[in-house]
Amino acid sequence: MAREKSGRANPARTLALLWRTGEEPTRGPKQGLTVDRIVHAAIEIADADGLGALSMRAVAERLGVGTMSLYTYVPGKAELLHVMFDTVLGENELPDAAGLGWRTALERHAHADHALAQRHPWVVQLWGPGLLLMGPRITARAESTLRTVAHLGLTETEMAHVVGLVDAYVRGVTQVAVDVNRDAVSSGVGYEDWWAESTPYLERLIQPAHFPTLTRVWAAGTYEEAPDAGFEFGLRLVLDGIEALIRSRRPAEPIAAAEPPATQE
Amino acid sequence: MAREKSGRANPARTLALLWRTGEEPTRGPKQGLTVDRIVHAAIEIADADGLGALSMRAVAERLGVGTMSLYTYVPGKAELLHVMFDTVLGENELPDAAGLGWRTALERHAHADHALAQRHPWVVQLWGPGLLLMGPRITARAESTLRTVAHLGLTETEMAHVVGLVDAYVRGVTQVAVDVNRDAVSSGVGYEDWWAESTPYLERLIQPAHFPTLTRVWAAGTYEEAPDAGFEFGLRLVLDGIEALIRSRRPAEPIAAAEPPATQE
DNA sequence: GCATGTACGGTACGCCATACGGAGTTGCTT
DNA sequence: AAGCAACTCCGTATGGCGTACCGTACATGC
Repeated sequence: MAREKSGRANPARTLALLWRTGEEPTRGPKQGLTVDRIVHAAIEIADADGLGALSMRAVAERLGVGTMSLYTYVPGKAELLHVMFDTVLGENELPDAAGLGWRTALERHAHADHALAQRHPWVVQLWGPGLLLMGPRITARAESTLRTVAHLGLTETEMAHVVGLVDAYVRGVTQVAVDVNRDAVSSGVGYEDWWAESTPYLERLIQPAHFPTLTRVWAAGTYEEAPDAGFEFGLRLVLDGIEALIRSRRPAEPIAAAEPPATQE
Repeated sequence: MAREKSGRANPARTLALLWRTGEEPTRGPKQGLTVDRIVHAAIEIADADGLGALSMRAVAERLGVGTMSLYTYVPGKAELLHVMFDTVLGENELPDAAGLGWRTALERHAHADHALAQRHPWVVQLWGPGLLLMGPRITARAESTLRTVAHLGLTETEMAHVVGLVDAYVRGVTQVAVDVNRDAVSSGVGYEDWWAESTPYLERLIQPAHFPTLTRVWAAGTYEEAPDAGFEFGLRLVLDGIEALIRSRRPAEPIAAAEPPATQE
């Protein structure tokens, strides 16, 4: 647990932190903290006030220790963020692909990720940058998602891309949805207020003559919905696209359709 | 152009900045700078060294002015980022849906966005947070994307969701692709180095027995591809899903095809 | 019992965005 | 022509941040 110089971005150290390998020292004073306590304090802060409010000082204060004491347990803030991410990912339960069928299993993953982002809005700011850190939960999730599309006649590359497609979609939608109500309008003014206040200006700037389609859609009230109102809609289409691929890879099936007694619905 | 107190997030001021409405003053000394020069300097810095290197000091230095002079033209850094975003979005040309057909037009949009993110990797960090600022280019793009799916028998809400689906997918994929080679591994160590250095540890941590599917896909070399290798693949599936929807919304077409003299296309 | 390696954390450095206010400049008003 | 209001430019200062450095206190192994 010794503080290492680390210069910049040390993979070994970061992985050891994520997987909690690395023996504790025998020599010095007893440790008053744990990585877990630090991570959970950090998560609480981020949940409550956003990533912007998450500072090493704030974490230390919440734990009643000096700021620099954190660095005994964690090499730096970047690594703390990685562990936070991997930790909350553990909240998602991993569906059993074999029992559910690929479509339902993928759907469950999508919903779980979406819901996770509601509970911890800051994850969307993290699963952009370098989440490929392969912590234990990330790894377990990768295994689970890939397993949903295994044994469907896809190549390994196609499997990875199909999973990547669903992930990309979910992240893309969730991002706007979450960022809008969060620190999007960085501080001050809520989403509603901001929108209400800018509408008169927008109505002057965005002339129906120049933007007919946009104003038509606008007039239909579409943009007054929650920003992720289309989540289910888009997910269905994505899965439809995947389904078409899978069918095309198993051309024999529809022909031999009469064989099993029940092809449910 | 007077500096306003602005407290926090002023919609009117921000919109005026984006649309360049707002008369210039008659009274004081001639202005030595323009919003455009500031924005372009900022874009150059972000292109070269990433958003992390973009500070008000850096912009001012590049322009050879004092830091605080920038605040005469721009209310703050957040607003500068908004204008930067809207500005680079103008690099994308907007395909003509009527001439190309919806699928090709949507494809062009997707490719344009993807390519934009290669040229300006920092945009992916911005099109999460509150880009709904409705600057001129953002608005023009919204009109263009919606127009691609107009007149296809979809409701307004469906139109918005279809566009949202493609956008979400493109952003999701592009994000990982870009963030990986960029400041993902925040500073120091390139992507290749980092991966090479962590592989031995990962091979010890990720046992094939526990993660059979992942290791199988891994062994197939899928993860050695560029992180957005699946871009075209996923896009095709997304468009397939949309195509199925559109077909289902025009059930009458094949049946009643003979009625009007020319149902174009 | 002493050396060693560790935990803790105060202080300090160099960044950052930006509030404030003064000095100099311009053009309108009288 | 004079005065003043509005404006630009920007030096200084404030309060934040991550974290390097290092002194002090402590627990163990020898």
